[in-house]
Amino acid sequence: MDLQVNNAIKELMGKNDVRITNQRKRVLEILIENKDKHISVEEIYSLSKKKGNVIALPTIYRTMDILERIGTVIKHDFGDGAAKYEFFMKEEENHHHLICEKCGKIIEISNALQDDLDERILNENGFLCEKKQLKIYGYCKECINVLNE
Amino acid sequence: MDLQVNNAIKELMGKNDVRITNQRKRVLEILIENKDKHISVEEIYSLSKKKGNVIALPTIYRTMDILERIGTVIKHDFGDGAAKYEFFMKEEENHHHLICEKCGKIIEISNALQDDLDERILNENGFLCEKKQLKIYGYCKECINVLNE
DNA sequence: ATACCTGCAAATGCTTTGCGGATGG
DNA sequence: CCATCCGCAAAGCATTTGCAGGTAT
Repeated sequence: MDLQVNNAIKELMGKNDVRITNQRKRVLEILIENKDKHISVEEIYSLSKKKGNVIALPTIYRTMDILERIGTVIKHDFGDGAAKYEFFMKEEENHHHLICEKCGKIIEISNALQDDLDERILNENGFLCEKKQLKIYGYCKECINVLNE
Repeated sequence: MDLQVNNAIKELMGKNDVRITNQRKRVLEILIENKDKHISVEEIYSLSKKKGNVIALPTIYRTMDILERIGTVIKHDFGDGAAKYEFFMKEEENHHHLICEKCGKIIEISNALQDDLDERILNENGFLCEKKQLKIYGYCKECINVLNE
């Protein structure tokens, strides 16, 4: 656990004029403890409070911006008001999300896109792909059943 | 032009308790006049003003909700603050967007997803796909050239 | 006639900013 | 020591809501 924090911290250190502070370490810890979840700024705030050491909301927002910029975190907008963040792990590159329009559940999937998509787009449009976000809205297994009742 | 407005109007009419009003017709007209663009509520507001008959912002928001609900319009969030709307045409189903992170340009593409994706997801996840949004962030042709200078 | 709609003003909710004091390197 | 950071309070901005009067059917 602490290893991951330290790795991310080192990434942070690499950048100019970005300091390692207690607040930033604590945000990272919370993100790693919730690496399987999509977590909002508000939730990070509550968790920091629960741990006995509140981090101010503006500080969390500023930290998330940095973490997103250096690629430690992915920012998602699932259309429910607040942005959601996800700790980024290389193995999970190119995973995408199914969003249930009834219950709000989010399901992760992988291999939804063709492997040569980047290449094709570069050839056909001269566009260099950096980041791909596929969101599929619909109904999950449980909600389909409820709808059919 | 008016034909399309009338068609969409008829769709509106089909739904219970949804009335056809001047404001809603005018919003639809503006959308159709800009059917090749991604347009914000603020822009619809300005255009209505320019045409000499302002529509109040809350009315536009409420109208967009209805149009989105009945599928006349697609709502996009390109991450620049305000939602963007696009008049929906069936032939354009399953088109997606390349977003240049430098200049903000939006390029439309099609055939980016496999045809059997919905089916595969239904089989593998029991999830019923309704709407798919693929957004690809990166750099357009022009901005790649600028970066290389 | 009545249910729905509009526009205004005000509220909401997420996010950002300015600034004085605190802190990391 | 000095640039950067934190937390507070306040501002910003897109969007939503309550309500009184207006309109479609």
